[in-house]
Amino acid sequence: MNKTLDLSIGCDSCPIKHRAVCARCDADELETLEEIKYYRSFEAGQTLIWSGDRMEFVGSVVSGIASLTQTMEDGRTQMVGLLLPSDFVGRPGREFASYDVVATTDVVMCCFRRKPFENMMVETPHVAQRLLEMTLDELDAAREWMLVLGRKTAREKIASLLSIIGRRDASLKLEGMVGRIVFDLPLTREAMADYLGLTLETVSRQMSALKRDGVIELEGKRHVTVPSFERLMDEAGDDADGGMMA
Amino acid sequence: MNKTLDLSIGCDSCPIKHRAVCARCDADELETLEEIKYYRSFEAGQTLIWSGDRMEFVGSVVSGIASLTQTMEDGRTQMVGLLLPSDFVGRPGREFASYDVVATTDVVMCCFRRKPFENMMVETPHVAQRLLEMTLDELDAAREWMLVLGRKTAREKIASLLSIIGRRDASLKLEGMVGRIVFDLPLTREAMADYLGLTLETVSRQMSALKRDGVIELEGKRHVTVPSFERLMDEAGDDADGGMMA
DNA sequence: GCGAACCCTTGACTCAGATCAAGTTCAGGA
DNA sequence: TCCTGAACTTGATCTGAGTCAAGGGTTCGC
Repeated sequence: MNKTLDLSIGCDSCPIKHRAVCARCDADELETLEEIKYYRSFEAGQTLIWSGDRMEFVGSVVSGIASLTQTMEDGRTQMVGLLLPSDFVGRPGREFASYDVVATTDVVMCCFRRKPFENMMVETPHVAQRLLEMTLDELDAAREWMLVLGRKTAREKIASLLSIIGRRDASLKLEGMVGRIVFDLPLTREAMADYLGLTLETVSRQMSALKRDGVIELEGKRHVTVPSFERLMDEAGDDADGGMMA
Repeated sequence: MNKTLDLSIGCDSCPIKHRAVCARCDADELETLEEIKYYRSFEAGQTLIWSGDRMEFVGSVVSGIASLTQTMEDGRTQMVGLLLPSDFVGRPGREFASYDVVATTDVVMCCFRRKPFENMMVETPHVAQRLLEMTLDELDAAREWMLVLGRKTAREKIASLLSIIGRRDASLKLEGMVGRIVFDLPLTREAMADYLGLTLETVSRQMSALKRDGVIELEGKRHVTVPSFERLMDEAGDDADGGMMA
């Protein structure tokens, strides 16, 4: 794990797709970041950040899955973002967290102290530029998800989620997104339900239905094989070209 | 209507809350913007921009209401953003539109040719900073709305929408957000349904129910009086402090 | 090996919101 | 003034997903 990858900072040749910032391999900046960098580990189920907390750090996920969630007083919860390795956490310029950040699996975060990170940002416009770009991507993803939550059936919701996770997972290994893909679901049925605005029973039933209908194959509860990605996209109600979640 | 307000650009004393950019009253920038500025009018129902179109301009809504919508092949549509006067349209750095922009009422837009606007942005870091801030606000609003779409009942959804529109409308006139507020709904029942992930019949029924229960008063179909904003917030399922839609 | 704690599945029943089908209201035009 | 059409309301019925309940499979610690 070299420095570039480790920091989730990289130039275009970086193997991680969603970089926190693109420092264009500028050595000075990397050194500056080294000084304010530290790691933290979290256990599955732990809340990394509570909504309303003062943010001490920004950073990116090194390994594991975290999620942004909102909870109503009566306990209804909605996941509003999924944080996979290399995803960025935190809002430069915002002192307080807007959402709970929860570790869905064990998580290792690469953190930067917020204040110095923000200072660096102000001095390096292309970093601010990159952050704007990332934020726009997140916004597109959020809006794409609004269609899923507002208008899709339970079956379509499940297929949409599987296609996102499958695409994301597979894109690290494969070129193109056609034919057969295989991946492990990093979410419990309950977490899937919270993301999709469903109950865990409905998620379970629809997973069984997709299996019965040959859209997916399941080995154990988490290991998923999609024989035809096109078929899955079709079940998700998306156009074949697949504009889902950047 | 002075230049500052007209452009939806302003310093902190600007009466419009959601400014396109904060030029800090810098005269040079205002002049630059004047040169690339033009107005366009659109009729209710007209699509300003089709998803996938090349964006010729960015700009802000001067009057009227527009909406960002997504449509599935079978016609199901979901509104993913509401554009009220002074809201910004367009993504600097993105050449193609991701969503349809539809005029919900007659709309006047104040447009800036995209390329020169982007050039100006690159040269003026604080404008880029302001755009990042705006985008983060939009992202928060989108995520807030994901909770509404995923977890709220029809009645709560309607109350949430009314509280957003009421807050927005009233905030231009009042200090604080307590007690009685009065406003005109700028949306048809169908547009409300598309925003809330409901059918127009359900919207109509729930509006009637809220009226019957004294949460709102209706004069005609669009003129709404909310006797107690706190009560409305309560119906929306939000905490009294009201973190809804920035 | 056994119990406990999770995570997941499945069945039976319920219900909120969708669908289908009439009406009503109201503004604008002939 | 009446006609027309768009926007809206209301009723009857249906249905997809929620709720409640029971049970299976794994993993972990004792």
